[in-house]
Amino acid sequence: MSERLRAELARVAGTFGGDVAFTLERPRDLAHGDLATNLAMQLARRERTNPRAMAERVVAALDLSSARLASVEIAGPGFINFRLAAETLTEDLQRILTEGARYGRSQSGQGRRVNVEFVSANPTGPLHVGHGRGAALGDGIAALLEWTGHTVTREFYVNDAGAQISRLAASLWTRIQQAVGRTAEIPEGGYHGDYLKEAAAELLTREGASFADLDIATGVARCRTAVLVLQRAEQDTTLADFGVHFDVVSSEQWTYDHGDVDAAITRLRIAGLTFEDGGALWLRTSSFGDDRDRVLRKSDGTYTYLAPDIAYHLDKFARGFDHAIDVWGADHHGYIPRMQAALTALGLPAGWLDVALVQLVRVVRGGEEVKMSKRSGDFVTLRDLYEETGVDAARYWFLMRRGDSHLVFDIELAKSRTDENPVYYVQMAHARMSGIFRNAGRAAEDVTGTIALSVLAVEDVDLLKKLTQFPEIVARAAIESEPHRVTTYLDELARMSHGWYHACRVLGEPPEIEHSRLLLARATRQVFANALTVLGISAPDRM
RNA sequence: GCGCCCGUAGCUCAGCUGGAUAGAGCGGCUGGCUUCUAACCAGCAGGUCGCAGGUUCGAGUCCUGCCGGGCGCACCA
Repeated sequence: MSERLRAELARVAGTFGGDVAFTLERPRDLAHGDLATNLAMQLARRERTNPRAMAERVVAALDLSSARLASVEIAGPGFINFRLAAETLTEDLQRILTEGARYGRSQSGQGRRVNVEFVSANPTGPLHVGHGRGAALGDGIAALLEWTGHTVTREFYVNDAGAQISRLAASLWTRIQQAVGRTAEIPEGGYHGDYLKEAAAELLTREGASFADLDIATGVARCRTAVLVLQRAEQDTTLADFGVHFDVVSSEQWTYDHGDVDAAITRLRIAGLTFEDGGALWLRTSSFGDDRDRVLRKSDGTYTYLAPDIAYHLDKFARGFDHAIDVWGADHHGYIPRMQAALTALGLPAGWLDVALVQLVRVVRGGEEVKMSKRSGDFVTLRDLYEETGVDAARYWFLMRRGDSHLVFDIELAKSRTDENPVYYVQMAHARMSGIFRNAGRAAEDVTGTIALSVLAVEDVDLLKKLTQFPEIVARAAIESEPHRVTTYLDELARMSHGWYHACRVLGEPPEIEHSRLLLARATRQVFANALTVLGISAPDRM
């Protein structure tokens, strides 16, 4: 419908002399009609004439015979407002019911393969709240891409090759020694968290007390392997319980072992993108948008993190993805230019890699800041959080705001006053729709037929119009990698639904009204279910 | 010093590629359950959209400069 109108507007714009950028969108205020265009104002701008007069000329030139419109009017500074004929709404409702759980999906992605890498937490300790936000966001972005016809791979990258893993292994070895009653100190820069005490106890139980008597080199090496397996398993379990699953887990160590790092360096050298200075090997990232060159290989012969990261992204590209999205903590924003510079230098398409930043979460407990330091072990884990608030509430909360805005998560509030949590407001709206059918003694799917808009109230029609926005919301959220657009929509829809529920009684009304409202309730319930499903949040039938 | 993000109601935040009278939740105040869940609804109060310029018919939105907050500017990852 809107496509046909847009085409006609473009045709008229052409007759007024060339293409001009104009919008055709739903006005915020329903009183302004169903669709509005600023075309006349854009034309007037170029022609330097009165916008309202231009609007008169545009309206006169429009051929609207094929567009099913109830009215066209000029308003405000020169907007042209269109009101759709009632049949289009009737058809919209049919479409929601027909498409059911698929309503909101589209094929605009045309099967393009997209890799979404997120969380990718170091295996040096439990996942914290910030990882939870990254998990919710990455999973939401991935789901939105699936809903818009992309083929998505969810990927987790493990930094299992760095010096911090060595320190972690040494720290665990210390805990092992302490566990058998010897005095030992956590090494400089080591990890002090209690989770290593638990790991030490577990390891001793499994391997026997003699494990502590191994020589240091062997002991630390075995601690390294053991702690990696342990941490990864715990992260996976924590994420799975949070409803997040990965298709692929990649390893930094693997890129070394597989020769990918050396191969990447060689490629860069052959391409003339590197130079040596001070015994180190540098990459000329400054020629590709970075503000300085970066070291690839230190003068001691070891690589910086950048080398395996480049190798890893090359591997992703080689695996055939049309597009890659990395979800990074905002504290890594400074690395975006150098990574993109490196990939551009190697000839990857511009824009192949997008980075979605997620601001770190400030955790507050009862108004008091909770320090999150892995070293001191004093921090709130993701599991702590969702076991207190529930998975649904935590996921919804993480997705309520834009990823790059600061987020304050007050655990005390979410814990002690869960009725104030917006997710319940939304889920309640869904439960109420389900309740109507429960009370009617029939399944929502069994209510079929055509809605009779003429017998309904303005609240009914406004609710239906809100429902028809859902596909656009999904499409937009997917394009922008912004799942919060869906939570915002859900909140708006919930408000309208609760208002409708009060204003418009369903059961016991005259048959035609009852039937039409049952259809509307069925469609509303469907849209709630779909929107919550995209975000990985449950849609309960009763609360 | 340089770069990125942010600055909107008392608090936490939305505001769709620049549009019409800037919104929601929480908190505050007034009302509302003999009727499909009051985990709800209706209403009221609360704004110099950080400040100052600029572009535009039109700026919370775009540009410039300041101010404030966060983060980053390693041969750490």
